[in-house]
Amino acid sequence: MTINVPRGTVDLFGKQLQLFNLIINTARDVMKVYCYDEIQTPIFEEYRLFERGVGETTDVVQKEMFIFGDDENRYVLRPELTAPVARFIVENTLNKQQDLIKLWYAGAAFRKERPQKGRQRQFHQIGIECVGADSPGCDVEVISVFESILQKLQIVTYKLYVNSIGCANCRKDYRNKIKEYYLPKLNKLCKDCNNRYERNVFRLLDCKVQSCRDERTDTPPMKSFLCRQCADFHKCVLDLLSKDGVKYIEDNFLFRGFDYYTRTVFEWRSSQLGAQSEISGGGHYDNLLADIGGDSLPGVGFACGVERLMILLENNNPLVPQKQLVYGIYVDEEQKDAIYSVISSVRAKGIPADMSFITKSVKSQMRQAGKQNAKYVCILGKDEADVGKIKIKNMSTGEEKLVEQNKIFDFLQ
RNA sequence: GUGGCUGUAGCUCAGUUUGGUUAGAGCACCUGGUUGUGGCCCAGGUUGUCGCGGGUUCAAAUCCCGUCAGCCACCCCA
Repeated sequence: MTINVPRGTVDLFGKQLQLFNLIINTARDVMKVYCYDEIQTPIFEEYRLFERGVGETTDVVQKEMFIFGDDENRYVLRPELTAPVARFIVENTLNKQQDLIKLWYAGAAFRKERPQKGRQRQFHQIGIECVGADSPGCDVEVISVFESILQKLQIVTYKLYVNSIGCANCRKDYRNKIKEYYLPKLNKLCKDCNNRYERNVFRLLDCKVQSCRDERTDTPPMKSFLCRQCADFHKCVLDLLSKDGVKYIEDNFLFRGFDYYTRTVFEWRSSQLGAQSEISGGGHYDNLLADIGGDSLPGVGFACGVERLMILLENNNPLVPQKQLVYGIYVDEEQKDAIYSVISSVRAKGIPADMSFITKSVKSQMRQAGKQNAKYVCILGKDEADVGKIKIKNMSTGEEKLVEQNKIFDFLQ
């Protein structure tokens, strides 16, 4: 019987883990420059947080959450991190201590879905939330932060899509208009779109089925339904983006799956990811804080998928620096303890050192040293031990030196 | 939740169409070629419940049924 990793999860190890850490560390550097504070919230939360925050009709809340506990205490593994961060802000009334709250996070999220490329049941998000200012500048800053991360990671194969979905008021008018527009076309639309018509009309605007896209051609865009404030706000966001040199594509049919978004929404997509083309996404939210019981504060944020960034980066060959490793080799069993002492003293100096504890020929120990990409090997045999010396070999030049055992550090650099 | 594809050595896979001795290859690993010297080369060697369970058959990796797992895709999202 073998025990496997749970479905949709992976063990991170070796190169993959290096890549993972590279991404987190890069993000951390960028956050520092943009003056965001790191926050870590628990990996599980009360069920109600997501029911209220993300929305009880969303797919994520309806069918993708890992729920546990009992009727009195229902918990879920967090499916996203915006609602938990909002909860943190509300619970600690951070807005009473400062005007603008700028937080970033990196952590695992969980969704009970069928795994596929770029989609896991446990995945990791890096994200930020900027809460407290009703300014288009915040939306633009949030977008800039992720642009900056992409730049630092030298990722260029992506596109940024931006839209405004307005406030609750303008969206209500638009919803009616869309329903009216699609009503006579329902029999021409796919099964999913017929579903969407009832549950969330806007989603049928970005259906991938070609026949549905064909029916979309004359659809009035959201843009024409934005109220004065929302329209001004959106124009200001787009102007600032251009001034900031951020390249974006206006996508009037971009809508997102969480209920909390209002006004600005955005997504970064790459064609190199497989079907799950979204690298990162986010938007503005005016009602989330109030919805979960806090003061009415606007916010904006993004969340990116670390695993999706990893897919984009794993074709690049990261530079593997030559290892600063000293490998100890004993010729006979009698020198085993002595070479261990040598290794220990090297380690004590902070230099990586290793040896084989399995008695093998010098040849196989040399092979092991080569495999571990050692820079130097220290060879100790009877000949050397008798005169209190040790042989040091430089593995890249092949040069060998016989040196006093207490002077080896003069030769290891 | 739905659909398609794939499960054979540690890894990548061939062999399945058309059932037939002892299931192969490359890589990796180990040993040797050098009394105590890596990479390259050469010689040799180790490794398999052919995913699992059942059925058909003289005979099953191969055909049939079931089941599990993985991948990819739909929905939705990171």
